[in-house]
Amino acid sequence: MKPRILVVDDEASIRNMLAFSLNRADMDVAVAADGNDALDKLRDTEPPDLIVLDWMMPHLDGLQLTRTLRKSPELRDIPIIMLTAKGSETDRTSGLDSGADDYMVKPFSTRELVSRVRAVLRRTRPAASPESSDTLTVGELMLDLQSHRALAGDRPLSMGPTEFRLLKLFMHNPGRAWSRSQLLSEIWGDNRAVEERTVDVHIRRLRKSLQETGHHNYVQTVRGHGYRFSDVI
Amino acid sequence: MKPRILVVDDEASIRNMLAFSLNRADMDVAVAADGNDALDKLRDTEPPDLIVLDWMMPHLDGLQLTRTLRKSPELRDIPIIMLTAKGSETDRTSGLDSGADDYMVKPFSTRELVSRVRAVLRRTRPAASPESSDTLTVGELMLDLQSHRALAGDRPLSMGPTEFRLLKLFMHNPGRAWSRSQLLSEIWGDNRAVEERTVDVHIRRLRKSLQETGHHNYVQTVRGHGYRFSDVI
DNA sequence: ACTCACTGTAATATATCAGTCACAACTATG
DNA sequence: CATAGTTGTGACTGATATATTACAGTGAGT
Repeated sequence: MKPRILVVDDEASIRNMLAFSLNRADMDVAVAADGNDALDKLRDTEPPDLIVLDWMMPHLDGLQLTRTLRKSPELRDIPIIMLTAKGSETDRTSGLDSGADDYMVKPFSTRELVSRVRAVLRRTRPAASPESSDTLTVGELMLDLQSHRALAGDRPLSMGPTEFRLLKLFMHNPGRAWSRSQLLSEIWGDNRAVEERTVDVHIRRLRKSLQETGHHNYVQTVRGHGYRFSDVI
Repeated sequence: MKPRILVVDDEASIRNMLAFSLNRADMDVAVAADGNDALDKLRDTEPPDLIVLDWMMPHLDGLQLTRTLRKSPELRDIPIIMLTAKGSETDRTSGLDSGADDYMVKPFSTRELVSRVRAVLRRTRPAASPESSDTLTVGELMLDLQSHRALAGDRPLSMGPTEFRLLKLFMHNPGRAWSRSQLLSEIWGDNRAVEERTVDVHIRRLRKSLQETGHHNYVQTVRGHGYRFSDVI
């Protein structure tokens, strides 16, 4: 099922650009020229999976619209990506305060936007990436998302943030092999200039953490490709 | 398969730098000095997976070329990364308007470029490598493409990358006989200078791996021709 | 300002692999 | 059963891929 996106911006050129890019990324796009227009569309049609919203607009701006939406029971859960002209700290905080899920500073690349839209959808569409349960288990290892902890049996493991994210990704997809570039994309995000070899180092650090309880062999090298996490040795 | 990149820039030094960096990142690079040159190359050869395009060029600039490409049915889906000298708002918007997938402001680090190229390819190329089914089964052997593993029953087999590719090809076409030169072309690719007898050695290595579980007789010699993979002994 | 944990990179060490060869073993045929 | 043409096998070496370590920069917390 294609994700449905509502783009709200008063500048026609930006609207078109966004619609074009999102369409090419296999999404259904509807557009609105300002906040009131958007509210009309939201009332009349099936609610979208995500809203891309300009901060500065006539009549009803992005911030006001966000607040209105958050009051509506049916619409409050729709994730919002806010577009701000400048990246001033004030804008950023109040934008996120008001309940936007992410924000982007103009000008931005369409690639970046598509990438963020995807990321937010991944987070919010449970089918795509099931963060529904609070714990993940693979073999003797358990990840408690709630307490943000990795446990081997009942013994907590200590590791850095990146290693935790890596382990989380691994445990979400047990047994699957990842290329370094896939890991970079998933953990570090696109358009980050990071060496592929850096992955090796963090793999090493993760292994070191797991070694405390002898589970380092869950992290397996797939020579010529990348890495795999599996309790099948 | 290596991604194929076309670099279009009128400055030879930039062209060389980009070609060098992309080459190092394991990509096949072609270059063109301006838009017309690029169009010629695109007409004459297999279309590339991505184009890195300078904004400012004599004869036919990046923007014009992008628009031309977007009108051609065969070329419109090739992603484009635009290089702009300055990051002025105008340039940025119209560049993306015309349908570029991403853009970079000069000067930029080659590392950043490689990273963005990778990111764009990741988004646009997955269709190109259709690992349609997740597992292949022949007799008692199973190949799990997702985890990049060969299993005999539930026992994982260990083998090198080349042997894995060989086994994958075999299991995609069970029972079919291959000549050495066909195998060379499928596994090693054409334009590689490798002895035919090298195939024998890798067949030997594959057999050795399969011998652990007694499945070495799946790999059969077709005398005077080559080899066959079959569970019918 | 000072720790301290964390990150990314680069340099170095180590492990694994690829390709070639020489020779042994095999097979089909007269 | 001798022979010529194949194929199998093990060993070797340079090439690649990965592991490991050290280091410098960053930033949060004190």
